[in-house]
Amino acid sequence: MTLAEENYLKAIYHLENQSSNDVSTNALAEEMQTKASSVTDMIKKLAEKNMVSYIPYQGVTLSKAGRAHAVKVVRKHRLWEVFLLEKLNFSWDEVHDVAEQLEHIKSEKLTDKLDEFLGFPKVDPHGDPIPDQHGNIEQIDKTSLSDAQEGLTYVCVGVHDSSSDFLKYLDANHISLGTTIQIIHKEPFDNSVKIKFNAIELVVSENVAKNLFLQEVSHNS
Amino acid sequence: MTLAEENYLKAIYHLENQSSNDVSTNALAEEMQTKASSVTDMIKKLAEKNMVSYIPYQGVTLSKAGRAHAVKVVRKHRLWEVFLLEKLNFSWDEVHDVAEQLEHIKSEKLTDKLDEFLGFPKVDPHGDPIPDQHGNIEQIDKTSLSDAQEGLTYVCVGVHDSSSDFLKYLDANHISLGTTIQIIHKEPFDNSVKIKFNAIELVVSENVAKNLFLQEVSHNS
DNA sequence: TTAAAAGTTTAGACAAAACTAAATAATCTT
DNA sequence: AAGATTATTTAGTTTTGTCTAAACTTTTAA
Repeated sequence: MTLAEENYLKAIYHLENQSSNDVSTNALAEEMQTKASSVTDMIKKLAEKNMVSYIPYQGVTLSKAGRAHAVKVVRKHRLWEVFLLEKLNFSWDEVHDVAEQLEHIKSEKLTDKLDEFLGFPKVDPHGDPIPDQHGNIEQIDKTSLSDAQEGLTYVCVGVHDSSSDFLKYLDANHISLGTTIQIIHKEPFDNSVKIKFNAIELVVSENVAKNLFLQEVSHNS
Repeated sequence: MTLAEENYLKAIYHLENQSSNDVSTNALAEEMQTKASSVTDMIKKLAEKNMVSYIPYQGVTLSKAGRAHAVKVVRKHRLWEVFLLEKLNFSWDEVHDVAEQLEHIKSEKLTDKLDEFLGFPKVDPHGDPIPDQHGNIEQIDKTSLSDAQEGLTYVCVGVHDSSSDFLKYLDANHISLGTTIQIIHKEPFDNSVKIKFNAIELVVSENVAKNLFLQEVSHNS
């Protein structure tokens, strides 16, 4: 698997997880920041290698081998993100770009030793689950803030959009993974939400609310 | 700088350090495990980019920019080797191949944070000096075991040949960096050397002796 | 001091991964 | 259900880094 091929597999993997339909050429082109014709070429190559199944004009899906490979790349990406944040003190908006490079290093031993060194972390700095050696992924159940219920209390467990700008916004407002958040008020007019955490009250836009993942706190007290 | 270009710069750097003459096309081809014609092509590209100066049929030398870049790659390589050995418990014969990949990760921040995380190590697991942020290299003075004097005591500070086989040989014979070694006898017939360390006596071949670097211990006692 | 040998470069091809422009298939509209 | 729109594929180029074979320098040696 070349670097380019791995990036395509990863992109297909992400798109499959988002929509459950076959992945369209255009969607892939958008995700890969490239042209549809380039995507067609690459898809053919991946189909040759039995990494995807592909019917012209119908879209593409990962084969078992393709998914296994994509998961390995995702595992490496997320482990390196943890390393960068926890060991090298990168901030969470900086880890992604470097991890994009590190995820392509080929060495099973390196990956597994790194996993061990980090203490077998379950999630990366954005709250996404880290696949284990065998490719098993423990799904975390989560609700977006925009779906949370007024009056209830939640813990922040992840972000949907891990763009640098969004993460910097959260940093600036002192929201991080693990922050306990109460839903004070949901405004139907513009879908903004007033929340409270660490004695701070804050109104966040619909856009922010959609991109912040929470988990309800069991309220037996 | 692409991956291929970086590898050429590194190879030229190593060859320059070995012989002080201009680097010949054939020597580079040998080092890069490729054909002379490919080397000529690449050299032209590097000359275009002012990374080397090149006179056809005369060989090639690194420019200031080229050397600076090569040193950066070497710095990354050696830092990653330390990381793999000290943090991830790789053995010293395993670190090289993975470091060959990691040395091409592009992030000044990563490199410098890694350096800090490792406590600013001065040498890599093979005893080679690690350039600092500014590209300065602190040369270690060392003698090969084949040049050592009978009767004197030395410390092992490095290896010339970092091939897996040689390192495994040293491991099997319990020689590592830091091992204190006495020169018992130099056999003129085959240039083998009888040494003593940790109460073990061992005869090593000329080949081994040439590839083991030592530093004399000041003997005021 | 030339002829042979060794070393190096040029010319022409190829594979990977991208692109543009043109052609073709699928879907939407009315 | 036909035409218009959108999505996708094909055909033909480009760039990077490699290769082989042929041509050309430089060095060696008689």
